[in-house]
This record gives sequence, structure tokens and C-alpha cells, in this order.
Amino acid sequence: MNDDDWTRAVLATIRSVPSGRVASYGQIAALAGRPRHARQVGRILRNAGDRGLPWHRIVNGQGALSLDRPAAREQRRRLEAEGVEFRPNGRIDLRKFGWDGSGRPAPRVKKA
DNA sequence: AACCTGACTTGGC
DNA sequence: TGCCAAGCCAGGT
Repeated sequence: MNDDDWTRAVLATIRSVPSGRVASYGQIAALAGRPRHARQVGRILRNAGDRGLPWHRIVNGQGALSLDRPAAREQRRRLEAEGVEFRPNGRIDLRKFGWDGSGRPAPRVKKA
């Protein structure tokens, strides 16, 4: 799989995260086929800008927001609007709101 | 090509 | 729980 395909897979995976749920950068990277590429996912999102992507549903492995203050505020606002709850420490309980990966795009399968 | 950076993650204290 | 260090890997200088 080339980088372009992987990038598209990442975007597709992110789009498949349901409302009210969150996924980590590492999780997205792995589901898209490249474990240990969490940072690349972050870079892709930065380049992608908004583009109607549910970027706010992507958080770090601890359920915290990996953005600068201003942007994080917007991300939190959007998540709370979807029903995601933040704990007193500002983190999300991934056991409750973490996405299990179900419903993501079908694995790359050769067209019949 | 060496070196720095970063929307990350994990393991130790 | 919180902070640090190290590991990670593609991009930018």
C-alpha cells in the first residue's frame, strides 16, 4: 500500500468514527493498516484542515486532547455537543466513549 | 545527509 | 494522577 492510499484509508477511517464516540491517533493508524504511525495521523489531520472531517473525535491514547488551548476548546465543545463527557481532569473515559472500531470501511479487498 | 520537530504512545517513578 | 524519558516515523531545514 502506498502512502497516498494509506492517507485515504486514514481519512476514511476517521470519517467512520460515529458521533458520540472518540478514537485515538494510534488506533486510527492501526485500523488504517500502519501501527505506530500515530504521529502521521496527526500530521494528516493538520494538513487536511476541516474538510467536513470529524477531526474532533480524534484524541490521544489517554483520552485527552492533543491540541493547543484554543483549538482544544473547540474540540471539546463539539464533543460535548455530541454527548461525550469530560471528567474533572479534562480527560474522556475511553471505556465509555472509545470507539471499538466496528463499522469502519471494509478491509481492502480485491474487487470481485 | 545530519538534525530538529511534532494534532503520539508507553513505561517508570 | 502527573511529569519525564525514550521510542516512534515521516517532514521540514
